Parts: sequence; structure tokens; C-alpha cells
Amino acid sequence: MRLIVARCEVSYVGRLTTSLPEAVRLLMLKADGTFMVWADGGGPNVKPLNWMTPPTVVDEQVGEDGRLQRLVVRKRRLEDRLEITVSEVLSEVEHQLDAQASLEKEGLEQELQVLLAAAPQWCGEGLRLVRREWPTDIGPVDLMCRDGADDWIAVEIKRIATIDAVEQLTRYLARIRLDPALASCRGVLAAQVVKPQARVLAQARGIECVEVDLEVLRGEREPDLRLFAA
Amino acid sequence: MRLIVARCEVSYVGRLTTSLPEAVRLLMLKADGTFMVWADGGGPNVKPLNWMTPPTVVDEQVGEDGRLQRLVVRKRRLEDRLEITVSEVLSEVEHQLDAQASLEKEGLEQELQVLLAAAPQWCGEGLRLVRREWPTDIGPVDLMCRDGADDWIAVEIKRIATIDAVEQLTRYLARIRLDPALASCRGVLAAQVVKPQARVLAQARGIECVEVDLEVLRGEREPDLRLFAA
DNA sequence: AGGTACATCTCGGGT
DNA sequence: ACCCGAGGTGTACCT
Repeated sequence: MRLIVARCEVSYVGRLTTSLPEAVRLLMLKADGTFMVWADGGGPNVKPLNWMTPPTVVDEQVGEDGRLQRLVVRKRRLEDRLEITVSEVLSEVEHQLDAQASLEKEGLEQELQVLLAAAPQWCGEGLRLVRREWPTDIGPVDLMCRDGADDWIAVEIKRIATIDAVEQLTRYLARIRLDPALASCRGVLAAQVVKPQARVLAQARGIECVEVDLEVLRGEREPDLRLFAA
Repeated sequence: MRLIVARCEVSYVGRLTTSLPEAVRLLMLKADGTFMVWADGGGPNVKPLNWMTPPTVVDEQVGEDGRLQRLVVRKRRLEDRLEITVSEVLSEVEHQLDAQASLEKEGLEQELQVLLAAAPQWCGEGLRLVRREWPTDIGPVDLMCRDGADDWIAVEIKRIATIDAVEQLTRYLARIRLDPALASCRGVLAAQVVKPQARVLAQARGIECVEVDLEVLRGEREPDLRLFAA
């Protein structure tokens, strides 16, 4: 990875067109072909001002004095072009980094799904699991359950339930109900957080919303305790 | 901005929990308080492995020999904690970068909306603009127009029209048509690209799709020329 | 290759 | 502060 701190202008032409006036910025060239331009404050925090993902071709133009004058980063087969005009290089280092990353993650939507599959009663009284990832012709519903009266309930699980989640479950329900045996299938939207507009739309469509607590599902906290939480 | 290349382990506890085994990575500490951990290949290209957005508090632990041993990055008022255990620092540089970014962008959805508001006939023959950002109780429709027969037309604008855009316009139309004066309002989906599945769903719902050409809207190219394009 | 759904999405604009 | 929509979203998974 090369890290160049330089005074530079940047222009990008591709899916859109952008330009940056001359200023001191960080140019980051990863060995995997990723190129990024960073500022410090004034813009996005955790996103580069400009970038190009691999595969890239970097054309480096150097003056007679050996100093970097221009970088042109292009994408293979596309008309994407990122051009950096360098007026001064303040620092440049290059290092070999390790690629064997393997970032382990816990606590994503999938964990919610596993926990709710093991304890579907949190999605509705008396619910028992029939199958996880119940297939429809447009994709799988997260959980398919039946209740005490043997009615069918399709459950869509989200970390945060937005209006899009309601639309998604609505599409699934329409497909599921095509089967006469499942024509009366109900829908439940289970999430750690249900956004207000999602709740309104869900109600209009007869879909029930349930907010679930990850720590309770994990058995790390008693459900009653939430009444005393701040 | 400080750039540290170091052999390190990383653990994050916050919205989720992650861990990274010991390897050589880049630690990026921006002056605005942003902290990021980067690898080179093996993971995402343009996203850090771990990060924390401002406001952050960085606690730096140094050994008796003066070498960096541990970085703990915490978020004010939250239980977010990013801990970097450093076994070896390979490089460290610090530089003052400019903040006065001002990235100029052209070609986003907003430009499409401005251009189509000025020339609504590209959305349908004889259309004239009544209002941009026509309000409904679930959000504004991009354009509200009337045609030669004084019929109402709601226009939703996208750079790329997916199935979600059809759903969005459908929701707006349902709200708009609650007003008896607008009960016959039609829908038009205008985009640079309309995905095939979006086109099918739109047709099933009586929504018209129009593909518009940004260069033509800008007046940079004659509409007929597209017939000869590759 | 194309479509779908998830993301510590991030980020900007509005209320 | 929260809600909502757009993104050069990126990325993994699946057909």
C-alpha cells in the first residue's frame, strides 16, 4: 500500500462528474488496485472524496526532476477516469500489508433470525416454527410458523424495519397466499426497531409489527427488566 | 492526520462484535476524530475493516520504551469500543491536511429532477409542471404535472428505476387519489435506466415508464442521435 | 452476468 | 434529535 500526502487537484468523470480544487489530501493506493482520495474534515468522515475499485490501471506521470506530477486512474473496459494533478508531494510511504483479514462478526440480522427461529413465541403468542427460509418463487421468507389455532404466519426479520421491509413481506405474502392451503397466511414483521412509517404502512396492510430485544433473546436479560430501564 | 502501519489485533464491541487476528494493517487517525483500520485485499475494497466516527476519544498506551502498545477508541456517551493491541509499529507519519473540501458533483438524481422540471414534456407529451416536490402525507412526489386534457400526472424520478421505485410511486398515487379532485391521477416513472423487472411491475400497475437521456436534457446532444449510438 | 437483500451501511436534508 | 431517501452506495449470495 502506498500512502501519498500531496497538494493536488482531482477530477472524476464516470457515473457522475466531480471536481476538487487544489488542497493537501491523502492519496491511498492499495495493492489490491483500490484507489482513494481522502480529506480531513469538511466532507464525509468514513468515505473517501473520490475512489475507484479494482480492477484499475494507474498511469503515473513523473517530471524531469523525478517528481510526481499526475496520476490517472482508469477502470478496465469502462469510461471511468480519475485524474489527480499533483503540485507538491509532502510525504510518501509504501508498506506491505497482510491480506489474510477474516473479520469475524457477531450480532447481525442472521443472529436475530437464528434466535427467533429457536424462540418464535417472541414473534407472537403460541407460535411454533415450521421452517426457516421458507421458499417462495421470489425468494425465501425468514420464518414460517403456525399458531395455536394452526393458522399460518410468515415472519420477516429485520434489524431495523423500514417501509421497504413492509413492501418485501407484502410481496412474499401475495405469493404464499396463492397456495389455497396458505390463503389465510398472516404476516408478522419482527425487528429490533420498527420505524414509524413502517408501522403505519404495516397496519394498513394488516401486518403485525413486533419489536424484539436482542439481549432478551440471548437470555442475557429478563424481559421484565426493560420496564425499569432508563 | 496520523497514518500508522502496525502489526496489531483489533476488537470492536458496539452495535455488533468483531475481532481481527494479528496482522499488519493501516491505522488511520483523522484530525476530525474519525478512526479507521484498513487491510489490503482479502476484505472490502473501499470500506475499512473497523472504524469509528466522531466524536471519539482516543486513549493511547505507550510502553516504558516509548513504543505504542495499545489504542482504545471510544465514542462519547455510547458503549462503542474499538481496541487495537499493537505488537510492532512499522511506520508512522503525521500531516496537516486541508479541510476546505467542497466536492462539486454533477449528474445526480437532483440534477435530473431540475432538468425534468424545466422540460416535463420528456416525461410525456404535452405535460406542463404544476409543482416540484408535491407534498403527500408520506412524503413528496418529485413532479406533479397536467397534460393537454388537464389530467393529473405524478412523476417519480430516479437515476435507476428498480422495483422499489414502482412501489414508492404506487404508495404516493394511493395517497394522492384519496383527494376526489385527483382521483384519476396517473403515474409516470422517469429514469435514465428502467430495470426490466421494474418495467413489468409498472405495467401491471398502469404506471408508465420513460427513459430519459441526461445529455439530451442538458441540450448537449440531439435526441435523434441516440438512434445511431452504439 | 443479473437480481435481491443486507450493511456498525454513510451521508445530507428536513422537521 | 430523529426520520427519510439517495448513493459513483459496496458486498455477499443466489439464480
